Order: sequence, then structure tokens, then C-alpha cells
Amino acid sequence: MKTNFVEELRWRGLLHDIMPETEELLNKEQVVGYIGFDPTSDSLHIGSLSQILTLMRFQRAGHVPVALVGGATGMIGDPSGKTAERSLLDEAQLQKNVDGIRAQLERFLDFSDAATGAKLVNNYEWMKDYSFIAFVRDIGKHLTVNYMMAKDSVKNRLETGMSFTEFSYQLLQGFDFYHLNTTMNCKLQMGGSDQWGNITSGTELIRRKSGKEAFALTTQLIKKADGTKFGKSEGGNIWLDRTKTSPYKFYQYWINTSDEDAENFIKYFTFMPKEETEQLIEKHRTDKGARLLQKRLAEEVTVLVHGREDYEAALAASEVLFRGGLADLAAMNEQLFLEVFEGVPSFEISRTHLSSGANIIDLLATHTTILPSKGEARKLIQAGGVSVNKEKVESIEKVYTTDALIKEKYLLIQRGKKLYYLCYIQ
RNA sequence: GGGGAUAUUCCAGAGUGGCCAAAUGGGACAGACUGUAAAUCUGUUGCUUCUAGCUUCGGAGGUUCGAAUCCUCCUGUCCCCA
Repeated sequence: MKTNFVEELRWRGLLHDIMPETEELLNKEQVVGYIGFDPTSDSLHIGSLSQILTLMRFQRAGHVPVALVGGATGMIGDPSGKTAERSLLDEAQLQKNVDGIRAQLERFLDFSDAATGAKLVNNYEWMKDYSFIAFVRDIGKHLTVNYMMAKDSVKNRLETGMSFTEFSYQLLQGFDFYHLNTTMNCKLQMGGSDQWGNITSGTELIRRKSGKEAFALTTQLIKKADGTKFGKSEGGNIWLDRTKTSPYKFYQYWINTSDEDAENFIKYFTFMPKEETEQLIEKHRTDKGARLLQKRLAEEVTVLVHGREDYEAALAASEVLFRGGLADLAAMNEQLFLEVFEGVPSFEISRTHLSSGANIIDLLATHTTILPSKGEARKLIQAGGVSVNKEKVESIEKVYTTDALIKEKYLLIQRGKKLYYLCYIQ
């Protein structure tokens, strides 16, 4: 069953800007469309998830998605949305990042030989041997500086300054589009709304250089209602790579979505059909405490990114951690126990500390670095913010011995409600 | 080159000789309520051997019983004139 791509983006509230006649084109024929990914890190984070989903929706609508990894453009640095000059990445790091991102993208899109099989390209391939003279003559000639300066990404930087390197970024991205248009008949470039300027440089270049038509479509940038940046938590970015953000933490990020954001996010980040989504939102409004949207959202996204098995584990872990007690922890088998606490900061402490009895303050600030100083440990305990093995620590005099160990090996320390630390003895 | 201003704890910003570990606001962390949400309220926010002690107010010296506060030099930042 094929969906109407533009229509779908529209009801999901994802459509930000679209060039005239793009929708007609998409309804008329199978289109090759691409989105570029910046290799600024060796893993994508959930900020890029929206774009990955756009490509997936594009594919499901019967079109051919192309994911472009910016091996070349990554060397330049996109000035869009940036207020200061970016630092450049070295080649080795960039290669590593490109490889990492490619591996991740392959999990989301169908790269088979089917009619809608996705393609993955790296613009370094066609940029690396392109000479500067050729670039300036063949590409630069077609766009005026005036045109380039009119872009917001450039205009905003006229005061503070911008290097020629970053100024030329839009030409490089435009050249990508031109290249894909010529070699793969790619007619559409998509991206976040901050990419509109760069994308239209491409459509303009194609129109002037080869007289062909090219189209553009941008999606809404994801914003959170409270103004904090989407995709960040205390620990930094939420990554798609499980070694950087454990499935448990990933799941937790989504389950903690605020009510205000949940209605949007369920549309942005899932493939749930319109009817079902609307019903669920309706149901959620009648009983917000049940957090139907957050649960469903966390489920859908975690399954998509990490698979059902990891989702089940994250769910089980959450149940035990937030509703269970010491008994539940002790009852878990060791493998599951370790899985639950995978990615949680852990500290090795020597058995001798415990056999002679370790004071809670020392446990927090001396034997481990859970808290930076004894003073802070003392204050937090007095404020009721520390739990050991799911039980609140009542006194700063509290002493723990080997008797307290779970499975004779682990001590679970909790700071606040959500931060866990695992101490183990060898 | 000349003249002036400024440097405070995570940030902004008070403090101009003892009442200063330093107001206030923000942020951060924790607690209560609740739904692992939001809002609200409360507490904490230099270190320790914690009803006390110790080390901090750009750096180095000095004056004084006593300095974030006064003096000297140095360093950084900003502004004005050339």
C-alpha cells in the first residue's frame, strides 16, 4: 500500500516548505530524492532521526531514497544555524565518521535491488578529484555572489564575519544536487528547514546549468515546548549507537517526553496511521496520567532503532527500577541484571572496604566518584536524595558491609530518582 | 602612543576596612505534590575532621590587630582620543 508522501508529512505537521509543483511531481511518477547527513560524529543522534524517518516515509510512498553522507562537505562545515566559524575535522576522523553513519543508515532503509531500493552515496567520491579551477568555472559561474549573500545563513554572519570556506558551502551542496541530478536523475532534495537556503542553491544551479527542473522540500525542525534542545539530556546527546546511549537510556528519553511535546512527537517519530494516532491522542487527553502517548512513542521509536528485544528489556528494566524494590532486583538473574545496568556508570570497590564496613559518605565520594566531595555527599543524603539498593539512606552515619550486597557482588546506588550507579566488587 | 573604566563564587551581578564563604536573580542538583510530565512550593549550591575550622573575590607584593574592599607593580578585557 502506497502512501501519499506529501499528504503524510502534512498531517504529521512535518512539512515546513515545499517548492511549487513538487507535490504534483511526486504524485505523477516515481522520484529519486535525497537527504544529506553531516558526518560530524561517528554516530547519528536522534536529531537526525527525523530525517531518516523522512527518507523511510519517502521509500514507503514508492519513491527512491538516496542518503548522502557528506564526506566532502563535512570537511567544510555547514554555516546554517551557526553563529561562529566551525572548526574543521581531519580526514581520518571524517572517514571514521562516514563509515559509522553509513552502517547506521543501512539499518533503517531498504537497500535491496527493489524498484524503490535506497542508495547510499558519499560526496567525497565526486568531489575529491574535482579541481578548484573546474569548480570555479563550471559551478561558480552560474550563481552570483549577490544570490549567495541573500541566504539567511550568510546574511546572519555578515556582522561577525565568515570565512570563504563556509561561504562556499552552499555551492558545494548545490553541486551535490547537480551531480545526483545528472547521474541518478535525482529531482528532489529534502532536509530540515534550516537547509532551505542550501537546497535552493542546488535547484537554482541545476536550472541554470542544465535547464532541468529540480525540487525542494523541507521538514519542520524539532522543538521542545520548554525551549530546551531536543535530543539532549544531562548526559549530552541521545545517540542511535547503543554503545553511546544504551537502549535503556534511549527508552527513558522518550518516556520522559512532556505532554505538550508528546502529541507532536508521536506524529513526527512513528509510522502510526492517522486514524490510530488521532484516537490515541484523544484517549491520552482524557487521562494524561496514564501517559499513553509517551509509552507508545517510546515503544515505537525504541523498537525502530534498537529492535523489539531491546525494547522489552528496557521496559522490564524500567518497571523494576521505578516500581520494584530490593526483592525484584535480587530476584533478577545476573545476566538480566547486568543488561539493565548496561551503560550505567559503575565503580569497582575492593572487598576489604566493605568487610570492615564502609561509611556511606566514603562510598559516594572516596571509594567512588559518584559525588565530587564529601560535603556534597553529606548534603545530598540529608536532603533525602540518595538511595542504596532502592532504600533511602536516612543518615550520614550509615555503614554498609558485605551483607548489603546484591548477589554478593553489587551495590546499587541511586542519586535522585533517575540516576543509577553500580558498585561491584571483584 | 595618550586617557579612562573594569576584573567577585557555574553565569549575571551587589559588596568600597571588621556584621563576608560574600546580597539578589538565573542556572544546576535534591525533596514534597503528581504521572519517571509541566507548574508550584521547600532545601542545597567552596572544602573539611561541620554548632567549628580551613582556602577563596584576575596575579604578585605591601599597609593594618583585621582587606574582596586601601597602596604598588603585573596580567587580561572594554571604551574614548591619536
